[in-house]
Amino acid sequence: METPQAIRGTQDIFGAEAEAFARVVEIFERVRRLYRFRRAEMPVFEKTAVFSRSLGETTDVVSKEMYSFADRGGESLTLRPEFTAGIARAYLTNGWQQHAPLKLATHGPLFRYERPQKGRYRQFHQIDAEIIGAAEPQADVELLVMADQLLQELGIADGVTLQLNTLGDAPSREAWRLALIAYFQDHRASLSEDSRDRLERNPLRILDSKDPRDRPFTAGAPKIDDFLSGEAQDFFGKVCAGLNAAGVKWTRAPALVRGLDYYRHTAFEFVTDRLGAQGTVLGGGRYDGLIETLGGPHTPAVGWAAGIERLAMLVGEAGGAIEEPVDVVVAVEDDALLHLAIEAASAWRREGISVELFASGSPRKRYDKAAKISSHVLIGLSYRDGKPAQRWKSALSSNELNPIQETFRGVLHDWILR
RNA sequence: GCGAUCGUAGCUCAGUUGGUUAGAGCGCCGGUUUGUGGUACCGGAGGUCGUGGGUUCGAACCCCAUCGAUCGCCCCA
Repeated sequence: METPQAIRGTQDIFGAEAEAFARVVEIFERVRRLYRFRRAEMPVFEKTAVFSRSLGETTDVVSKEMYSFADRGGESLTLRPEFTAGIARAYLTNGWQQHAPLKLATHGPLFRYERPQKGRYRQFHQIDAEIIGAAEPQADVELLVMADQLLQELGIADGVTLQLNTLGDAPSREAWRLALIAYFQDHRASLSEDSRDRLERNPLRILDSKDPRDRPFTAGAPKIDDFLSGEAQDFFGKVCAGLNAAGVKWTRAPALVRGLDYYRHTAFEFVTDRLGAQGTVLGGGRYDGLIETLGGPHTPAVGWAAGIERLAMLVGEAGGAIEEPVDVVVAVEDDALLHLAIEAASAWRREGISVELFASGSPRKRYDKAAKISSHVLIGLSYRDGKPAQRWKSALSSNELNPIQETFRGVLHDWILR
């Protein structure tokens, strides 16, 4: 019988990696409460239109990366490739407007049909924070400060920098876009194939092209700053000032644009050079127009998402995923003692002490396994040759017990004398 | 969608001018030794060399295809 393989781009994680993953989620949950973001859960699939309308038909995500399928009723559904669109839909469908401005946090799996590589999977996981119904720059600032604190608390802030940009309001962004198209059109013949293609689909992205053939032209390209309305400038200024007030370090990244069509005004990424090609660890921005594209009223909103796998990799590197030490290990050397061992282990666990119990394999192996996972405390009961272990008897009488053993001196004593 | 590298025991890998029963370390199982114990020694199980074709007297090794992994392009978290 042949064992089926796991789906490409999915992962089974275990041990230190799984611990790092859990740690990211735990710390996110704690930080999110500090900023009073409310927990939300959305379905992992939606009608396809939820994503295709909000993300932009020409984006890569919509045009070639979605897991879409027809259900048994013939409806086109899609496994969520990101959180924001589904949250916006939930906001409208459930009348969450009554809570506006609404601060929401969630986390879970997302799906994108992409070529897997370091830090990129077909099923991946994100933590996500959004503020819906807040037009003021303060909302952007709060979200960014929270992101910064999260990275600090994960112990990975060193080597991760905040890149900040503004795309302006809708008219600013559109004027800039047209100017970029006109500019790059003049140099079309000299551009890379990828960038010629981007000229049609997403001209803003030519700015951060890695192809050396594009570099000579990006420097002289029109700058967003020249197209910003007074309002847009003012907005961005307040975001920057707020970050400075909070003591969050950032750098201006005029070429930073985001791949999804819905972004306006603030756009940002926390990037690192420690994850190979997938340097963005957390990214987001303002999406004032999104909710309208889903048929809702004009609703300003900001948000970000971060890849849990990417964060976990950095946490692992920083040595932050060490498994909890075991307080007590019981190596039962005789089946006759098993019930005593179970009784004691249960009692200790109820008191919040972590206990591992080894009761299989040869006495020798049980002991070796126990010794491996705890260098502090070890309780072995030896009935070798029908006699209780002399070792423990002498330990009890010679005051060589460590503090935890000392706590259970009575129990130990009973065990050994029985 | 494109490119590069790779795929031998549970894990990490060795194994070419293609040649008889494919190896090591770790892990696992059994045993001996060791009386504060993660030691040392002895023994054992475990592989249709990713899969399918092809070349050859003969393929883990050469060729093609396919699946998968890794890294990069693209894209993004």
